[in-house]
Amino acid sequence: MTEVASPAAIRRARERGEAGGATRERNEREILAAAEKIFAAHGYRGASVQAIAEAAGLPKSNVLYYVGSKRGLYVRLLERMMARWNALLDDISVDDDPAEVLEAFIRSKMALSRRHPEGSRLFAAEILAGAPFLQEYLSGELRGWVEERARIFRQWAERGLMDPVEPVWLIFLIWSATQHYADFEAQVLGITGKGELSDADVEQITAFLTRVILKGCGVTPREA
Amino acid sequence: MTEVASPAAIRRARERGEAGGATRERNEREILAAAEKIFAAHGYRGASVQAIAEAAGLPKSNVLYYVGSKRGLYVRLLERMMARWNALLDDISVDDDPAEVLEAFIRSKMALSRRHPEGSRLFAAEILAGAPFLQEYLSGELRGWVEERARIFRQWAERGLMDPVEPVWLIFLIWSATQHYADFEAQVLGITGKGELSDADVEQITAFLTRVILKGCGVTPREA
DNA sequence: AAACAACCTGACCAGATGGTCAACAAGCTC
DNA sequence: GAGCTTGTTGACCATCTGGTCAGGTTGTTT
Repeated sequence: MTEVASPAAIRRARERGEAGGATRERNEREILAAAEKIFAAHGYRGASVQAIAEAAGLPKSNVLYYVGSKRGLYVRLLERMMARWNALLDDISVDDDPAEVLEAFIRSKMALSRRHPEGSRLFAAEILAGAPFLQEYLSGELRGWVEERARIFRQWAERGLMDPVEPVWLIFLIWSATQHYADFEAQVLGITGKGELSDADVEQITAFLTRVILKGCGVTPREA
Repeated sequence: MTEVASPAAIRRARERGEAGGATRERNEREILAAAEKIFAAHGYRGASVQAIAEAAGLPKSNVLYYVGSKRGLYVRLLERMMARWNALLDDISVDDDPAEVLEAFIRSKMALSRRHPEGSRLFAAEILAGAPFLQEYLSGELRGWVEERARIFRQWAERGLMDPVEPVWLIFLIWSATQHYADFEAQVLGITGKGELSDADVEQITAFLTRVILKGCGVTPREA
């Protein structure tokens, strides 16, 4: 039984928690970045391992040597993106200031869309396809998170800190408005005529969204 | 006598004695509907003529007989969607009531997303892919339309009818918020736990968006 | 330098891809 | 029913698909 480089060997290595060689790390990073771009643009079916390999500057066989399979690569990217997402979902409490929380929410979501546009689009493509890989996450973890926030939003409304709007629609509004600048980047750039959005543009948009949404929900920034 | 899964639709048509042009019309309609669904879910690359044919209940050859090529079919669908889009872009003037115009804008866009969710997702997939077929439309026709509206919004702001927000971001906000319920339907359903959004749900969402956005922009409905 | 693991890749495979085509069936007009 | 248009479809083609594999090179450890 020859123990040549094989998926099994890789799995063993990873399970052993070996601080992967520098080569492996570099190549995997390259492959993940390339794959995120291709999957984001063409969806799971539309992406080809060949195209990913070319974008990563490697032969197809080499890509498969590292990632095992197209499906595994896709799942891994999805998980990475969900991890980024979860990272910014800090807890809030009824005693927090609604204005602060909502602004932080908008800002962090906007930053995520900006820092990882390909990841955002990857997520969008997955949802467009009917969320075949994420159904569980959506109706489980994420749903719980939304309900938790919704409860707090309702309490704020009861205390007169904001209008009694349906919190779930509010969360969707913030998600969609921020996600838009990653997912529909091509449209945004085409219409504005810009080659790309500058930091200043993004700051302006963030300020606009914060202003409109907070005011629209009757949330007034706390006085100093 | 073909014994293979003969499309029920065609047999029905034949039995009813529907003639010539009617057959073409019926089959094309069936094909376009099936193709819209498949392209919407998997994007241009990810969609296969085979899958479209199966969804339409026809042999692949027959589909190609009617539509010529995959590319042609895709372009045709895109054009049909742009036509629907253009149909609701009526002109507005500075003398119109901002509240009425914005509400009508939100409502009609929401209705479009609801009436043609597959078309909306098809559009989204095209933009995700970098808008290879729509670049011209975006930076031409659509851009002009946005600028025209923007001019009027600014005039309203000057007249004190609304806050001086950047009109382009406002338009994007409305687009994204409404588009969301078509494009991210799988997410919305997963999180809300519903099987589908009822008319009442949609009405509630529309009312929410209208309320928040109008208030957020300092637009007050005109007094009677 | 020997041994061994990690890394690399061209050749190959079965199946799917978009598209063509020849042959035939069904309808319509005269 | 002849003649023509339209509709229908299985067989076929070159190319691409995800994935395997044998056999090689490189790097590290002893």
